[in-house]
Amino acid sequence: MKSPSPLFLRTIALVKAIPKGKVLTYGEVANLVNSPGSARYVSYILSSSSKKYGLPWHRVINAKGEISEHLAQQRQKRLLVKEGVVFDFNKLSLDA
DNA sequence: TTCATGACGGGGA
DNA sequence: ATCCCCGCCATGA
Repeated sequence: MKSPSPLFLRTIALVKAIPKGKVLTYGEVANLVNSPGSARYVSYILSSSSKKYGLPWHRVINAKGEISEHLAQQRQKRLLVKEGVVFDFNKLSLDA
């Protein structure tokens, strides 16, 4: 991007400041940068700019306290489950 | 400008 | 309690 938005920069700075041993949720990050409701934007920033800015992206998790899957993965898993395919965590169960 | 996409979240079924 | 759907904000084609 040519000129990063203030919100983008604030988000980068905040995430970068998360200390070791602490985690925040996407929603909390959004609130802390005064942009409540843009949790999805936070995830977008992490996925697109973590490398460039050396962000501790692993310290940001979802509100359920879990590791987030990409939407495509969530959709695919849901579709397969609906068709009766059995999952063991994130991999197919080997036995019928 | 509209349209689709994304490491999300809350509220209804 | 879990699951699904839809709204949310910003971005890029």
